Amino acid sequence: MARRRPDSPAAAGPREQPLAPSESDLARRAILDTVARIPSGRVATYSQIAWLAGYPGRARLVGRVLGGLLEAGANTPWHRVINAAGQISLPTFSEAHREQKRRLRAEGVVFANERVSLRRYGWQAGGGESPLID
DNA sequence: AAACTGACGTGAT
DNA sequence: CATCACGCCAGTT
Repeated sequence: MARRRPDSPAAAGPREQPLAPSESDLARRAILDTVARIPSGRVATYSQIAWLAGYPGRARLVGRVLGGLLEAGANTPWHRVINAAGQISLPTFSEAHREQKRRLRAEGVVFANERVSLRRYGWQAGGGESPLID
């Protein structure tokens, strides 16, 4: 399905600029790319992702970007991102919240009193390379 | 344009 | 553990 001609001569329009990706697009890409690297069965915090993606101190930005995934369903493991307290940040009684918990549990992540131990399941924490400390 | 609103985090009380 | 105050900042009102 060729939905667009990469090089339609002058028929397309006056200015055919490369359309430089906006800063927000670059950020979104970097963030999603980083989230995609979180191993199954592990979790990462918003601030951690922000930092690794090159936007230290921008935890909220990560949340904003991930929020866009809910509707536009993507294959990004957004459920592996939680807050610094080890809790799911989505509204407690929301469908999305339950979905996130469901997915994490399916990967073996254990919840204790609505919280996840970052020590044990945190990405690149607890023991470096060790799969899981148990 | 100003105010409000968050899938946040951290430090102080 | 619960609140509050900030710092941060993009999208909505």
